[in-house]
Amino acid sequence: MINTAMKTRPTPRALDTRRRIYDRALELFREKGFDQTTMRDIAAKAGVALGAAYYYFSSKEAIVLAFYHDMQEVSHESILEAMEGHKRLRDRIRVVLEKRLELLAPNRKFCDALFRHAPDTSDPLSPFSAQTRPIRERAIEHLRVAVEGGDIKVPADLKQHLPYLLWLYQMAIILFWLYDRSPRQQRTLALIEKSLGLLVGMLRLSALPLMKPLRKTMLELVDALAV
Amino acid sequence: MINTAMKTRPTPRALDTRRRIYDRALELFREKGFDQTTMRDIAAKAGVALGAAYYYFSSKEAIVLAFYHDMQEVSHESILEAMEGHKRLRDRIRVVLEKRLELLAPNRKFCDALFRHAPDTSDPLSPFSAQTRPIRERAIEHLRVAVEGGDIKVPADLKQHLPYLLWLYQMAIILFWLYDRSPRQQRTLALIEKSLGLLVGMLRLSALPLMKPLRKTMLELVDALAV
DNA sequence: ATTATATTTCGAACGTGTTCAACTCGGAGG
DNA sequence: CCTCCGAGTTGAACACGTTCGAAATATAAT
Repeated sequence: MINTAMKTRPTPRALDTRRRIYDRALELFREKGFDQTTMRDIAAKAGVALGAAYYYFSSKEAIVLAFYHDMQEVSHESILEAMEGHKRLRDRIRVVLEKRLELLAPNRKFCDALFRHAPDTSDPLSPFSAQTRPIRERAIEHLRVAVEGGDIKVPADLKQHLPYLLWLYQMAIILFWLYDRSPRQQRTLALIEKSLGLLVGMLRLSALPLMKPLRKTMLELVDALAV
Repeated sequence: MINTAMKTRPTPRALDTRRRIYDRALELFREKGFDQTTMRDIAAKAGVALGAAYYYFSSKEAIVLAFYHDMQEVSHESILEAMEGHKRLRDRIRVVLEKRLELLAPNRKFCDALFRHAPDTSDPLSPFSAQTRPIRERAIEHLRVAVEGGDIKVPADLKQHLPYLLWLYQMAIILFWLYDRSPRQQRTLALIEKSLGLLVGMLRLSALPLMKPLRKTMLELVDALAV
């Protein structure tokens, strides 16, 4: 159970109340978007007092974070599944991205709330924070699998960091997609195609002896960022 | 005059009021940060009613945007100046970045407000929006100058887009710097060194015939992003 | 069964960004 | 000097996220 003010083992009734709040909240977010939905709306539709919502979720954004968590939980299998049968790294990554977007699509209206405090890694609600680490690890794991089963030989030093880098790449794609106003988000699909081409091209090159020093600089850079 | 509700030519008294609100606001932002400063604080310290602040600035963030504008105005000369005497591209870019951070430093506490709505390019307050374009162009111009006067031969096709790409790079550095909690923001300085190494290394390689297809893919990618 | 404790629910109240209808007042036109 | 228009100014009011102490209800202890 993520993200509640509940300190002890909750009663079944409590779980039911929490669920009602959560479900109605997501419905409203989907309908009207995050900003246009008020906590009073949510409480009213769930048939509880305003305070009850805050008993289960420490903030409005915490509801979205709970969704982020559930989403990762639910999507795990289907993403691994979607990768099966694909041998080329390019296809494997594409499938992960497209599956993720497909799963996110019904909730596109409010997912932008997730990125609201993103740059502040000390904010518990940031997708980059220590608190969201378990959720993040799962997503990174998908990309690790994608790389492992792929057809491209990646130098060992780079391979270690590659899943994390690909996760960052995925986050960037999602961010672009969230604000992509083109019909059926075609621009995002185009972006994925182009960027995958670039990515795979660079990976191939990275194995060249000529690239050793650059690769070294880049990995140092990643270390400097991570700490 | 950016960002005011004033429709007609303002009177000197109005300009004075506006200036008072602006100056006191920045003082408070510097002291306490953006979030911790209320519009009521600002109005009180400026000796005006709450409504007056909104007569001159359409929102709290609009005050920060006005600062962003002024900053660009003021820094133009000193950044070009700082570049003089530097011949190596790496040094020229470093100087631009470091000068920008130096100028921003006193206001580090509240500049993060600028990035609040950044991903939404339709938001007038986003640094990527159409409304902030003139401000942006100035910053890009600095980087154009940096490239022009540099020692590295960049392929023509890439050269065209390079200033914009470097501006994106600069924005990323600033973002990192804003949230860098290391003493004296050493991590940012380290990041700049490493990333500049990578950047210049990649630029050198980009001239190789081998790189033609990758460069093409990348430029198509940039086009896809820019609409 | 009764009391005591813990969990859940409630809604008034607070702080804040923002809006707006009404008011003030300097100066242009008479 | 008076009148009047509109730029400039005012502060009450609104909406919303959030807090908190008290009330209600469930659970455990005696």
